[in-house]
Amino acid sequence: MARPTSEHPTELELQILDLLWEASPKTVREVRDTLAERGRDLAHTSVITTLTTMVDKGQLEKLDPLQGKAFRFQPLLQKENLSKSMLGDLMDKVFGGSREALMMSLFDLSDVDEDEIKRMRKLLNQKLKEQQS
Amino acid sequence: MARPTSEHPTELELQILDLLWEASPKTVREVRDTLAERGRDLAHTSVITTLTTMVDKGQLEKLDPLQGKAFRFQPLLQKENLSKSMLGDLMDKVFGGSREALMMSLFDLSDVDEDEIKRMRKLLNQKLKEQQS
DNA sequence: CATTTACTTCTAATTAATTAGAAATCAAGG
DNA sequence: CCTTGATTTCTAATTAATTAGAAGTAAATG
Repeated sequence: MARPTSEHPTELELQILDLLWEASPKTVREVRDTLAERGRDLAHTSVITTLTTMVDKGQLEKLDPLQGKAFRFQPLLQKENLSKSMLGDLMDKVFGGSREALMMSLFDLSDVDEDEIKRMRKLLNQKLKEQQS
Repeated sequence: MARPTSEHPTELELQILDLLWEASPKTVREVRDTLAERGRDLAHTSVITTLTTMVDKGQLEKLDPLQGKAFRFQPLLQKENLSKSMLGDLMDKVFGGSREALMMSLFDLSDVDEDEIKRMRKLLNQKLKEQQS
């Protein structure tokens, strides 16, 4: 009855993807330890459960053990694709699909210094050139 | 045991806030009808339940009936504040807190035309002026 | 005033996310 | 070979989001 809120990875899934994007594949223990280093101290079995649902969802791939019996996991999603998709989602849901509205809000987020604005303008000018070719 | 995934309004809550930002206060029936117009056809009681939890969360205010016994609801959150907060959250979680990384991804989202880039550049230049004063 | 209609309150079912214990299994070391 | 330790599998509890029915209550209408 309850409809899913979003297609996107949850908070914990995102944390796991993040650490696997930095280095993968990783065993359950390695994932658990890295998570703990980052302040999320879960039981070993909790990590297994999460990893397994992520495999079921197609977010991760489960690789056979090299030695011993510890499976290894690696991401199937690409970081860039996911961030793009999540950003697009937010743009649609919260900014009425307007890229410019989103950009304006981006400035209000925190102080921007001159240099950053200039770097952004440079970026914009590059885009403009690409567009015109 | 399960920790909350986010502080932010859920999908449905956001839809409701949106329609109330456009016009409020609204009665349950009015909220229900607007939701239905937008493709989300819920039972009257489902809308009540949701509105009530939103009041509990401090997202909405429940106003006494003017005539009859239909309560009216209006947002306590401001659209701009919420979008800003959600954008900041995404920036932190998905773009490592980098505004520029986010902006680059923003361009990859869909085709940008020349005019839009120019409008954005104008915006940037305005920001730059504000910054320098 | 009595009945119908609208609205609310109370209760609860379903699904997903998060968490973890108990038990089974398999590898490795003595 | 047998025990110990690491790892997995199975099961399940909790919380939140989403949905809605049943019953109660108050307003409105003839």
